[in-house]
Amino acid sequence: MHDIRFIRENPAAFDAGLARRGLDPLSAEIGAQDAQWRATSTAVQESLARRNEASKAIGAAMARGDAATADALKAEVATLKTRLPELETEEKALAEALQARLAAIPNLPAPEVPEGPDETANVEQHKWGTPRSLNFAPQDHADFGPALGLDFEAAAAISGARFAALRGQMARLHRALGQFMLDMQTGSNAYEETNPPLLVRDEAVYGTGQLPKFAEDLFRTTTGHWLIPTAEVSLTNLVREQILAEAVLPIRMTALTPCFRSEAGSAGRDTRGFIRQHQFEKVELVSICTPEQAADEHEHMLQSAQGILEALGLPYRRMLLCAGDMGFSAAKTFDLEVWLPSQGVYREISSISTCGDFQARRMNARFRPEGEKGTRFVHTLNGSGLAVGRTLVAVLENYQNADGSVTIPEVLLPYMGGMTELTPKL
RNA sequence: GGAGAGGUGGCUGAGUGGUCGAAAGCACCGCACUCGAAAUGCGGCGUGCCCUCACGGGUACCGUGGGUUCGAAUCCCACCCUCUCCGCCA
Repeated sequence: MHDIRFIRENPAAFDAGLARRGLDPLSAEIGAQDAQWRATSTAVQESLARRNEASKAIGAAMARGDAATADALKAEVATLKTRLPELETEEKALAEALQARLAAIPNLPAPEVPEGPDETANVEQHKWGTPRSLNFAPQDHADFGPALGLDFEAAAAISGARFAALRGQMARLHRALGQFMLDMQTGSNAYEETNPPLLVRDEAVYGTGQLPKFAEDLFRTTTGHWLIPTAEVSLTNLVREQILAEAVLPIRMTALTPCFRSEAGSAGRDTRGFIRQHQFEKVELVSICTPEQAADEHEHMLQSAQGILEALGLPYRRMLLCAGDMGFSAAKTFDLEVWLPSQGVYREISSISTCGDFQARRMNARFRPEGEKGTRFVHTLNGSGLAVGRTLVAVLENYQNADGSVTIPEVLLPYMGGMTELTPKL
């Protein structure tokens, strides 16, 4: 959510930021809406002031038994009240329209975010690891996975497309990955383990920015709850409507949760394999901090996510997203992309964003700066550390052997109950 | 699901139609006292929005949304949440 005062005072800068996202200028239109609302609001307040004044006088008149004055004043208020309801209705409608307008505008890119319309303009910043050289043609996990327990057919019969059942050794490896990641993030990376709600209300999804614009990407229950598309929603909203002491910041949280996405608009993309599912697990990282801490927290989060890939020995690269490729709430985003040998490309496995006070404003999450009066909005950051499903794909493909087996990465061995590889079954 | 109790400022907690943005206490800030501190005394101390260059003024907010009234923290309706007991349940 944008601060209307910022738009009022810096219309040119606001429009320039929108332009970097490829959006048309809005400040003139919003400014007009704002001016109209303020004028109406002022009119309402003036009417109320007069009413309140008269009501006090009525009270005083009645106290001294002056019924005539009281009745005269009542008549005056009565006429006032014929106009007030419509003014109030108008003011409310204008305020709501303005809020709705603001709620649908994405965050502005940070100054250092590169220009560009889409992913082709993202900037590679860092590359780690070299893809294993195989003496055979790398296979697609969708092809050799089923023999290892990745069951798409049975899941399709139960739930339809974009679902999978993991069975036996495959389920074990998947669990091992999630546990390993959670252990890393709650260990030296110092994120607090959290087990949040998976079903949330409108306000929570609005707070992180998926609503009102992206309802079609979410699943909704008959009770009106939303299934979280990412634990970012639950974790970030844990501080909603709170005023935190500065001393408790930064608050670092992590959670291993299922995520649910309708994938509306993704028809035809990644239809094979485990890359794009309606349901997947992810270890999410969230940091709630002061504006001054945000840059360091962003870096720490990056290191925390990269550390998983490095520990697993998965080659990856880090991309700084250009202005046109960022998500709705982000001010600056890094994507981590993991090497997938079957496709010969790097694929997104983590997205790590700083949102400034954009989400905090929507959630009304503030802190009390020490030695300062008043409150300020916190800054929020979120990132995947990592997407477990896609990490499973990356492990399968990068550790595949010519005979269709998959070697278990060393760091996962303590989680595998003695298993050292996945063995194909016919 | 049934029955009951309750949601007031950073916290505790008064307040059942007007002068209540709201007593009191705690916490916090300033001043006094003190060599210094504690204790004590005095004063201050909510948030959003609007108007104003400013000083300042107005308005809204006592869980949320409606309603009654000249006037609502206080009365009425709906909803949300918390707690207690019963039932059910992993």
